Amino acid sequence: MSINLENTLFCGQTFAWSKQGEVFQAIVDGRVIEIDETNFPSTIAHDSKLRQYFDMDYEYENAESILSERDPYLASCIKDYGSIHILNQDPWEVLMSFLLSQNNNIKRITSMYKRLSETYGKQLDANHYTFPRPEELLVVTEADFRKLGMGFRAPYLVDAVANHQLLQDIPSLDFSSAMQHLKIIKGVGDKVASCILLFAYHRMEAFPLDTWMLKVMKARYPSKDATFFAPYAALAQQYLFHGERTSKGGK
DNA sequence: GGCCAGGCCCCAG
DNA sequence: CTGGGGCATGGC
Repeated sequence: MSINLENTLFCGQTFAWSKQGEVFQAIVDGRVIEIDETNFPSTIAHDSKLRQYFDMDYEYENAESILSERDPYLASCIKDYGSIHILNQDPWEVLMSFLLSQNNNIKRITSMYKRLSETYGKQLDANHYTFPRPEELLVVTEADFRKLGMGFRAPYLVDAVANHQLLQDIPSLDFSSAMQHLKIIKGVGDKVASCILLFAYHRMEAFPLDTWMLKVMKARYPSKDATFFAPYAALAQQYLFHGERTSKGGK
């Protein structure tokens, strides 16, 4: 099964994409990327960076079939949503995005992400801005972030800028050490840390539990945890999360 | 107009 | 170690 772009890009793992008509667009690796279902294969064909970003070489076929065998509800999600890929995103952007995410909703996270880009990022053309690198945020204060509507997350963003270099240590750490290391940053708890490990470092044992996931776990898997979905817990989580948000969960 | 959103910090027990 | 209040803001 080939990647489902709509569900992959709008399942809450990234806040960088927008859609106009049939065209998805975002800034990836400093470039304006515009794709649709038709030109996607040719766009990524000779672009190893994008192939990696879209995680085209992972064993999704096997993972989906194993998860489908393990649980009928999951099977129906996979059938309905198609192949959702876990993107390989830039760690810094994921850290900042999920600091914004706490006690927040996807629509507003997206607009806050955009506001940071338009205020502190580099302008590429008329209406495209890169997400600001930590170096571009060194002089930004908590008050500045609050003025931009970042609310109580403002001090967390400042702390993330100051500590951004610890992201470099993550690849060499085992899962629980990496979790602990990320949690040095203020505003990073279990949930945000596991999102970073999943969406930037592709750690498939991650199992982010937000309000939606807690709801579906309680309703459908009361005596189970991430181990039930191993070794593809993260992928299962993404389908279950999407199912709740699109209110398939009630059915 | 309350309620809630991909939570976490901080402080009481 | 666990539980609960508080936190900014906007969409619904």
